Amino acid sequence: MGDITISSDVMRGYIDLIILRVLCDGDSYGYAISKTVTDLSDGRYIMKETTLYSAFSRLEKLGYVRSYPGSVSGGRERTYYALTPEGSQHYLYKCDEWGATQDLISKFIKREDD
Amino acid sequence: MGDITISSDVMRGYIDLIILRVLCDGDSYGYAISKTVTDLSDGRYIMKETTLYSAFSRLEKLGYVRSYPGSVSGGRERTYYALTPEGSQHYLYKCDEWGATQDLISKFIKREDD
DNA sequence: CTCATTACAACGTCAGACGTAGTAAAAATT
DNA sequence: AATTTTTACTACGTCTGACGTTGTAATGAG
Repeated sequence: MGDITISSDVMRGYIDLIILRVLCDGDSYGYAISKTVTDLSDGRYIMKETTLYSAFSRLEKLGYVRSYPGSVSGGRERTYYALTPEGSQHYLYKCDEWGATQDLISKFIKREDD
Repeated sequence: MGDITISSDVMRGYIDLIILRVLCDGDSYGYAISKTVTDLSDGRYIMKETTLYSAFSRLEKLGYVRSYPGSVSGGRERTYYALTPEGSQHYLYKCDEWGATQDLISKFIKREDD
């Protein structure tokens, strides 16, 4: 709907937050998450698959997600990802950080030369 | 005041926005801007000088700012930066993008598994 | 039988943030 | 008078992470 596309440099800071948020609702896998993100953003942001999968491996190294192979009846094997307790913690932290970012940027934009 | 520090990956998307915003209030130079940013963020974000100066050169290449040498009576020579009309335009665009980002991230965080 | 869709993996490139160090002049401190 | 701190940058290198391109493998649709 919106004609404003959000730049990668802006979204860069929120990739992890978005992935962790989706996993809060239950285990998922790459392809599904990329569809979810595209849908929820009304196409204003398309998370590239390479971006997504590299984020998964980064998050797994950090212990925030855990992967396991999922054999679906009919369909190719998928790698599912689950949120760990540390991942939940990190998600909450990221939400707080998002709040702080909103405060900070709003402060910069709104101030009418103090 | 806030104990939450905002990560570089988050701020990465807003460096240009912040610089352009400061220049809206009048010409300025690197050192002054870095102080302004630290002050206004209550120390939650410290823009590194290398980050700032490389942003300046990027913004100048894009035609969003214009630099000129400023000889101050007493004190070392400074390079001042001024906003161009294109820079003003770009600033407004970045504000819209910021609005779109707020909408999108809020949507992700708040949804209670519709 | 071919093509699209699903579901990835393995490269490589490139921008940009940051660490470190160095330079230079003025102001402040000793 | 000599040293340190603050101001005001510049240069160089590293590293993370987003993205482009390509390839692969399986299923389903036409």
